[in-house]
Amino acid sequence: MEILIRNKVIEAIKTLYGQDVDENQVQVQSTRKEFTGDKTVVVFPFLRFSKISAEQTAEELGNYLVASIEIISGFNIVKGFLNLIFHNSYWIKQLNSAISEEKYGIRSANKDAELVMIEYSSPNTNKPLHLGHIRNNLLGFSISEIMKANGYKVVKTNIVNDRGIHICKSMLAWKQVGKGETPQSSGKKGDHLVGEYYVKFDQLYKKEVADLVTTGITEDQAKEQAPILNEAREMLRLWEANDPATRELWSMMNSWVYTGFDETYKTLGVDFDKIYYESSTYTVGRDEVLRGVQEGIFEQMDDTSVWANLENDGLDRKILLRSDGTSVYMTQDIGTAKIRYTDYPIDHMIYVVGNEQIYHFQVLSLLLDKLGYKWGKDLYHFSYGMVELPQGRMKSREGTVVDADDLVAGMVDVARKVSEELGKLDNYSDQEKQKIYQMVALGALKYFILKVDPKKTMLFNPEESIDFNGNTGPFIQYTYARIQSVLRKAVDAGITIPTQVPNIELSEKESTLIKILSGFPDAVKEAGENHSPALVANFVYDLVKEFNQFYHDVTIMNEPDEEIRKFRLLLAQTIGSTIKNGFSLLGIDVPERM
RNA sequence: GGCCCAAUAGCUCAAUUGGAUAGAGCAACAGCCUUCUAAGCUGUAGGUUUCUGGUUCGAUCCCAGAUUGGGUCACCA
Repeated sequence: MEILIRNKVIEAIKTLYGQDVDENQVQVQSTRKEFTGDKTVVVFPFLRFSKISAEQTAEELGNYLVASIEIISGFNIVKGFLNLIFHNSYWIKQLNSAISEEKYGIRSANKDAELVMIEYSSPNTNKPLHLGHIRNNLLGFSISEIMKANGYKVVKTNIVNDRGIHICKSMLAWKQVGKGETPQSSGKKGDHLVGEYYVKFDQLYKKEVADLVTTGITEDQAKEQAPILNEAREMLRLWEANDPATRELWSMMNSWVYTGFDETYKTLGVDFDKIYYESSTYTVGRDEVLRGVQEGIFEQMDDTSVWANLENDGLDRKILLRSDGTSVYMTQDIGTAKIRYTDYPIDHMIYVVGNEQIYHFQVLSLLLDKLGYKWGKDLYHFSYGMVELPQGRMKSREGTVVDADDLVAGMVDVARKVSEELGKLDNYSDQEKQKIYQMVALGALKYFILKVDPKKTMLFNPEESIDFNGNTGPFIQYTYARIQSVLRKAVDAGITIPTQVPNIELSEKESTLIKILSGFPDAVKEAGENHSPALVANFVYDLVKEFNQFYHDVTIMNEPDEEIRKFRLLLAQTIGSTIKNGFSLLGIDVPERM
């Protein structure tokens, strides 16, 4: 429709003023809701052609468009804005076509669709997931759903950072002071248990450093010489050398962590199509780095450490292999990338990783390019902002980290309290209630995080629990539940809801609702292009806000005119399914009752 | 210090990518349940869009500089 108007405007300028306008100069946008009209043409850019006032130009343009486009019934002019008004029948037609689609606004992939691989989550196996990981997981999952809805094939992947010096630290602490504690013996969740030993290592290390400083050396020297750190380094060396005892300890502790992670992922409702483990990709990366040395792409120092010199590319020198031969983070990322591209015919690779790693991905992209991979430059780092607390960044050492499992449990608790106070679920079984509490709690958490522009730093205040009123997930879930309630009443009354509506007169609210509804496909498309779940969240909120006013002002079931009653039922049903589809792109479920 | 990013109502966030009178929610205040679910709806109040210049018909948006905050520059990940 916008394209039709745009073309007609170009035609009109040509006919009226004998000038050619560039397509980009013609701006057709939805009319803001304070003004009457459906689409608005901005006429300012045409003034240099018409050489008359903005109002007059708009007048002439408006007359031309009314005469040449059947759907346009009239227009009004405010300053340089030409507001076009459509016939009712146009909006009825929009609604009918929305209904006729199986999943309105959602495309599905065909055989030739491009394949997008999306990496997200990527946890370290030395500590449990926290709030930062939650943003990552929710964004990664939602972007995957949005890309699918835009017709791409999607492979969701996870690279588990299961090896490295940090993993050895929790292993070493457990070995020294753990006394054989296991998840079974302690009743602790596996990832939490291992996390405690990671913290323990830091305490032991700090104590050793403090003791060494009293012997008269500097703090920097002490940090370098602390025995426990050297033991951790030695453990990493042994691990890379396949020492059986080290490997056995590693397998055991990692398995505890995986059991814990699986539980958290399941609660969050996220999943993966393919999981890679750093422990099995880093050797491929190491081989690539060594090939790079042979081909003169990287340089090896006298102490055998390997470096990439990126100074000619405006970056610094980067280490790729330590002098003891062990690998770093970058090494394995090179290997993982190579393996992925041989495993899948990837057209687009998206890394969902925080913006603190922008530099890392610049370097990775460049290194892969230097190693001769043509896709190296095409890696897309989807860099999202941090989650901050009122005191600033989360710091594990200061104990300010918001644990993922605790947060969700707390939310479920709040959901239960709110629900019990309202007492709407008193007739339901405990099991049904629990399911709804869970759904509402996660709806609140997910919406809270996903409605914010992913690129921006966001703030989370643990003191104030996440709201359930206003612009929130539960508000939208509630509206969905209300719609389902009306639809159930219709079924009880023996009304069959039609699948198409005839050409009836629409109230202003009704045409506004259809207008918003008809923007859903565009919202999905834009969310895909911008990798932004927030655009979907904002769309659903606008729709729901408008619907609640309609619901409040107008009766559906008590409407005397049967045709209008059925129309409203169909409208409500379509809005309900769009809420559901929209929320599914955010990974949020909607309840039939709440 | 070099490079990168951000700054919008008391607080948390929007603003159709340069358009109209900058919008929501929370918090505050005043209303609305005998009516399809009040987790709702209506109203009041709240702004020099950090500051100074520039670009143009028009700037929260683009450019330059400043201020403030954050990130990053490891033989950490």
